Amino acid sequence: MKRTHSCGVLNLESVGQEVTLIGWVSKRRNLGSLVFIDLRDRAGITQITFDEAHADLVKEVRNEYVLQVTGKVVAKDVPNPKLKTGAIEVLVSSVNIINSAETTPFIIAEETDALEDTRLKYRYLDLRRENIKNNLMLRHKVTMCVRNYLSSLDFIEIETPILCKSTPEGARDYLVPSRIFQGKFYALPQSPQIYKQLCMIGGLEKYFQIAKCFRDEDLRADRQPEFTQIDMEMSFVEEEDVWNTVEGLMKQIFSEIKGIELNNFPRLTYTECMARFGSDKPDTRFEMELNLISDVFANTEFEVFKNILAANGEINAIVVKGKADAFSRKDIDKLTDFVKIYGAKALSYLKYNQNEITGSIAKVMSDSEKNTIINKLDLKENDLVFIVADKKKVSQTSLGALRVKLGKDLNLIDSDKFNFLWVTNFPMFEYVEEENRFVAAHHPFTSPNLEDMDKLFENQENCFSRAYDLVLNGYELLSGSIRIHDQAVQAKVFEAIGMSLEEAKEKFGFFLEAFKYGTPPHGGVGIGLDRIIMILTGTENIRDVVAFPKTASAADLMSEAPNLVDEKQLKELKIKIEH
RNA sequence: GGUCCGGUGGUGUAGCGGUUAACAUGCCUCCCUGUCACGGAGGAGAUCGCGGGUUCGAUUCCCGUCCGGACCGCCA
Repeated sequence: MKRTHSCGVLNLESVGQEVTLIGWVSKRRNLGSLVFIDLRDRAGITQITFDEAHADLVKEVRNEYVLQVTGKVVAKDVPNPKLKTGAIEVLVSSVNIINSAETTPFIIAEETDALEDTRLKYRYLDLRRENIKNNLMLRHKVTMCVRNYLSSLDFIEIETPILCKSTPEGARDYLVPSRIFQGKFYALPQSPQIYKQLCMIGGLEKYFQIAKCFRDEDLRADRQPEFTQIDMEMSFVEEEDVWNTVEGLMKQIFSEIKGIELNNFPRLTYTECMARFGSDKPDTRFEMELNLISDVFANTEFEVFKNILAANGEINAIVVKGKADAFSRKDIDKLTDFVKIYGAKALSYLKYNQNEITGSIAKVMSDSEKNTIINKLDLKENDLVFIVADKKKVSQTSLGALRVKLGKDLNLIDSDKFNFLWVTNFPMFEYVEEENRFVAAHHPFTSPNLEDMDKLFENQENCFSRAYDLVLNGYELLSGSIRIHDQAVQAKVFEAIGMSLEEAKEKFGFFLEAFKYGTPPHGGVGIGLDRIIMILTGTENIRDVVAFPKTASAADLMSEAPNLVDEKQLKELKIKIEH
């Protein structure tokens, strides 16, 4: 179809040209014998004008009709500064009404008032809106940037299977029944982990993939059941090589997309990260770090704290500077409810005013304890201290969550900042209370720290791994590790995580077999593409950066997936549904 | 699996034990030659998510259920 320009490009330089535009009617302003239409396509909006001689041509035209118009570009007497093309308009001489449209369920505008479920039901209309469309266009730019950058470093993009073998560890699999092997199932990949390692064994050296991944777990604002990873794996590398490659990629993305030149990324061990921020994905755009103050209460008479310390618990504190008078008893009660979500039994607080400590636990503290805490936390006039005494993990994570909440509530976060942080040395195991034992914290191919090999069995609590995360503004952007490439180490790790060799063979036999034939040392990462786009576009909702997202219950409101299937389909698969 | 919030014309909200169910916007008709959130006049449009209960009477209160959202658990 004839189309000389998009609706986003015309300006004063185009004045006098005859142009043909195609687009949707975004807004119609009918002044009787003079009609203005905002014509919209992917690139933007141009005002097209119908004078007395042509107004009748569009008498029937309504919003979202598809028009092809030809006319002359003229300068406007009064430009519209809100439009990129606001200096000009197109004086239409002929119009072709390509298609009509029914009244849409919601108004297609940047600031729509429709709620998200309505928008999701008519997602194809939602995609016409500026912000969703722009998010997807930015997403495209990022993936192109990734492909170009990694290609330039000799990575090759390789597609790995979507129909895989189910491995029940880790996230719940989405299962696909096999018709040919009745009663058997494929699983959709939670990540291409095993395949990319096999690519390394296959001698491909540097692999990447923009990979769809699937996890049948409950959703969150930043979690979809199917999502996209920039998946990478490299041979003959150590941590530094992987980190440098990823940093280079991130710097390239931010330079190209945002025009921001990033500094080198700081690093923190997991243990230090938890102690300082109460989180393994801290938002480092503001301070208010945790302080371990167990020793202040080493000789406390306060039974609650005494018992917690006796049971190997911890007492941590955060200081809200100069805000003691801003928090009423009622406010603090609300924050107490908040930390309880994370398992904390209570939230203690202290206020420092005119050299005096008051607050919930002031009366159970001795003068010397009060003085110690003033010095240790460097308290100044009107400071507010929040304290959680509990099991170490609860004390840290509940205060960590409170820290983030206060950071947001008190507006301490500079939204123009992009704070990357490598978190390294993740624990090899984590303690599961219900089972009263340590279990693998990562997939079983993660290499333990070399100096911790002797702790695999004896001292699991202090056995750390070569796993790392990259954190950006409080989001976990990626996880990765240096993998095990040595069969003997692999056997030890299986044993350590309580997986018998038979079990390991049953689950990963083909993989272990491959390890026999000259496995190169290798490592890599899986980068959450959706989350990068979220941060780059400034949204906190992952659905805003996915073309056709699922709801919190993993349903598609538009197509109504998942749905019932024909009895015939089930019969072929020999599947019976219990009612 | 759990906690919390929400569901009222097409859309977004207000409301309340008895209302003519309100407002904005959209839609329809008419008027209008410089609008750009056009303006003006008029009009249509809602069994208040669904089921049950309490009550003389329920959109309103209670229980259940479905749907949407946030969070905890979960996400090796």
